[in-house]
Amino acid sequence: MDFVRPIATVDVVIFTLKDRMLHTALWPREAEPFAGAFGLLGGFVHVNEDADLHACAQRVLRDKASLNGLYLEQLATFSGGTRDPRGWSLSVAWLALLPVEELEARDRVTLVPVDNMPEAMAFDHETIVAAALDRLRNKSVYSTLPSFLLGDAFTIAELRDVYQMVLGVEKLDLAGFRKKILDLKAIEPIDGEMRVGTHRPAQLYRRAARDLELFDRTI
Amino acid sequence: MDFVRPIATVDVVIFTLKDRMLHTALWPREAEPFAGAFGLLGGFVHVNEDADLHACAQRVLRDKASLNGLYLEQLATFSGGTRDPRGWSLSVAWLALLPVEELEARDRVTLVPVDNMPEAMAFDHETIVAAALDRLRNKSVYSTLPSFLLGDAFTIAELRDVYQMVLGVEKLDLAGFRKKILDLKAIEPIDGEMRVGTHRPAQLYRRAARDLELFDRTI
DNA sequence: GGAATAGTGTCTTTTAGACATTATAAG
DNA sequence: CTTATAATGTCTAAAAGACACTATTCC
Repeated sequence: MDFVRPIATVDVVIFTLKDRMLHTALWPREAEPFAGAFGLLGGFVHVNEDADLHACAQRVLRDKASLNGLYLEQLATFSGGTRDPRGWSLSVAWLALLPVEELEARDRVTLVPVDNMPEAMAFDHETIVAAALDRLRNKSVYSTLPSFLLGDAFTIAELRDVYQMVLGVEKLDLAGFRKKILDLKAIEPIDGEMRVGTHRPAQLYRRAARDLELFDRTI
Repeated sequence: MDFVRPIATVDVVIFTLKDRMLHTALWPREAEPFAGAFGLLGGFVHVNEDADLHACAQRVLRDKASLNGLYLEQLATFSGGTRDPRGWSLSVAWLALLPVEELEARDRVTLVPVDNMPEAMAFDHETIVAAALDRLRNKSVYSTLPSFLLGDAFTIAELRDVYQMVLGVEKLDLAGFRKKILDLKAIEPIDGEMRVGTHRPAQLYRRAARDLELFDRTI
């Protein structure tokens, strides 16, 4: 109890899709330390305000970027005596996904393609982003995780594209993907809703479950 | 910076195999809060002593249970204003695996079968143990994780038994398991070393890699 | 030889992957 | 009719599962 307590913060790695590429949302830091450098959205834990760390991450998203109701899962906790010049600190990192429309045009946010991240970022945020990208790519193979980068309605072809962009693969066979994703009952058709274009209209689908679903097999 | 900082601790969920069943190591708490109740091995973060949280968990294992060099991975961070009567706290939980021989006969440790945990434990330790068990079971399907419950040399049949006990399945076909685990190059024979008994001697194997290996496919 | 477990081989079923075919819109 | 993409079906290759068979030890 009478030990010196570490600094406790949360940081959120936000991923979104833009121009058919995965991007991370970064903010230029206004205050020291690392003023001017790019960093993740983050903030101190407020023990009088936050019920727990999940609520803390939600508060930071809401107050600093007006973001609500997006997909949010705990990633890992990063720590040590040297990552923050102000003292021994730990940061509980979170992974967030959302469609780009809900993020664009927010003050000062910069969307950076994940394969072109700035070399130097505030604190150990390069490490945190790398870990988040790992988590996203690994988990996408056996879950509905990438679907949270889309809005409420999407076609099977659009969903396949998202998997391809996240996993960085060339061409998932569309027929095979369709069979698998329907067989897994991960998505369900929205009755009567179609995406139209200069071709046969496509059935629109939604996720069958509000929350993340894990599969036994691979996508 | 001038925010009230939360209490910061680490807790370690130690799993081992005994009597062909998965067990968790618990300790009766000596001090308040929850004196007398069973709890995980844990302790406060010492910012002057610990390089980071991993080092902190290792120090706790070493100082409180004389345990060194076991498998240790970060699980998740549990938090909130109500889990510890002393105040808003966060606990960074770790998952540890080791052969029972390295754990037995340690002062006051109690090995409890995972399907027979005490209803009430200190803090939110039931939740932490449940999360650790989930992680262990899920990750065992596609990794060498269960092998860390064995010592340095084991037969393929012994390794299969460990997978069965961890996953709680009846009978993984031994021939299929042998093909798969060798095909994955997850283990390698120890030249000339055999396990003898009242039957044909069995080749002894070791893990091919010191660290955890993840597979693309399923066990 | 009998009992027990190690280790190999084979057949069947299931799943994945490639790709051809048909469907339905716009222009 | 052409172009474009949606959706379905079919064939093949690969993997998983079941299980028979052989091997080697101790007694």
